[in-house]
Amino acid sequence: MANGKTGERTAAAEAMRPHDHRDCIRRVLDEAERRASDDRVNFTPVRRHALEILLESHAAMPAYGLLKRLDADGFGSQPPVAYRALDFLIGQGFVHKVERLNAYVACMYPHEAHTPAFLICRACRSVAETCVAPTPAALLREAQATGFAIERSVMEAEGLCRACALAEGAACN
Amino acid sequence: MANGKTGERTAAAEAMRPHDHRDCIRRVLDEAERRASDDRVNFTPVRRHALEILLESHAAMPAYGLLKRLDADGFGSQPPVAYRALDFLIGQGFVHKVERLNAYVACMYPHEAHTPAFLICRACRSVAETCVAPTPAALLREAQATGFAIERSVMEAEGLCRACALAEGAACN
DNA sequence: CGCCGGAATGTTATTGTATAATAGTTGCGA
DNA sequence: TCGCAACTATTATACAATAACATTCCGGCG
Repeated sequence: MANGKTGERTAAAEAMRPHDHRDCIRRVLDEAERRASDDRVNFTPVRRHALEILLESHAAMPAYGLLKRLDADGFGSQPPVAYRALDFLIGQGFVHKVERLNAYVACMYPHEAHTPAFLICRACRSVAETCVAPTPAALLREAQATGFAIERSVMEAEGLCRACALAEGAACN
Repeated sequence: MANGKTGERTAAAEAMRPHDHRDCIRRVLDEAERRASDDRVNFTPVRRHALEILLESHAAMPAYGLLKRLDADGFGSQPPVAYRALDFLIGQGFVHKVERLNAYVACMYPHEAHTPAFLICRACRSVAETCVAPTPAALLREAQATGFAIERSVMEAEGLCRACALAEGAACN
């Protein structure tokens, strides 16, 4: 792209603006492939294809959308097909669920353990993922005070990405 | 402790351990009542009763559970009854949705604007809410870098509350 | 009084999300 | 060849959420 290469461009910025998305796909897919063989888990055709589909864009895809695609591409047509693939991919950390949308996105940082945080555009449903420190301090403090053992955490922020904010502003004028 | 009265007891601790829950109910309900009349919004019977039901415990209640209760207590029996009440209560900030569970909890801090954060016990489904700074710094930085306008955010941590951790440990021995 | 408009409810129907339960398939080592 | 394990297929169902429309209640106003 574009890009600019300043060195301090953030990940969210990457996701939200034009970039060579084939790089994203290749990079993540390679990583997944490698990790899967390392961990001796089966990266089967359905699972792989599900990940490919999710990688096609940074927008979040609902389960039944994924299912429709899998069906069209010759895999099963019943819900469990999609959900099993998703379970696997989530378990491996290749995919996150965006709770707010009941939808799924490919993880852009499959290599590092992290607490995913999302910037969710309510207009175009694009989702920018950003890595966040294992667990935010405030939360950790509360948890420790109660003896609550955090196993997994997420952050989700909803709003308007820049493109949509501009578009909306235009529409309202 | 129990308790210990150190003065630094946190809110999450409050929710996760025994306490006089009638105080919670009264306190929140009073606040809601007052705020509603201040803001000149209609705190109608269904809405009020829905809040009362949610206040009965710190556990998260699914929409259809609430609906069943409303029905049993003589209000409507169709989904929109529950969802309308929830929309109102959420809009007023009296209730939060716990995305992870597709369930709803009464807000324990109806007086202050805040980003809710939840400690969700996967065993007993109890939910401890803790107030968190408007928006966590890391996220805010990302957002600003992209021109993303955050309108609303949540944090959810899943794990085991102390009681359930003990119980589970016991069961496994 | 009688009409109007808005807010809140009631009702029916539909779509989307997710899982339970069960059975069939494939590959592989003993 | 048997049996195990992992994966896949299918049916059915429960739960979550919203669309669309009818109805009621109430306050303001000519």
